[in-house]
Amino acid sequence: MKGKSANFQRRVLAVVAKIPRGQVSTYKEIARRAGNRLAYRAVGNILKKNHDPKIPCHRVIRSDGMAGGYNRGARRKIEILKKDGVLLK
DNA sequence: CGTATGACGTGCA
DNA sequence: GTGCACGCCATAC
Repeated sequence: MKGKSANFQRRVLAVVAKIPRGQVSTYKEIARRAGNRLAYRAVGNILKKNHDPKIPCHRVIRSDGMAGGYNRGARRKIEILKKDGVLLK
């Protein structure tokens, strides 16, 4: 079995990539879908290091309704979500 | 392996 | 309702 530890990261990216446009998900939700619902911390960390433009990481927000952070600037993230019709706090 | 980091979440004052 | 401290997990070094 070659299953590497980074399997979680790959899973997270896959889940995020499946988020439909105009819709958002939370870090906790992503972590849950990725297999580890307690790894919501790692989810943010993984997305932070992820530089793949195919991953709409800007669609991942916090559970309290806030946009959270973004590699290109939280400001940008909020703008994108707003453009997608997603209202935040 | 141990330490440090972080785009978080929840609980409590 | 607001603010702060602790916990929690995966990655990086």
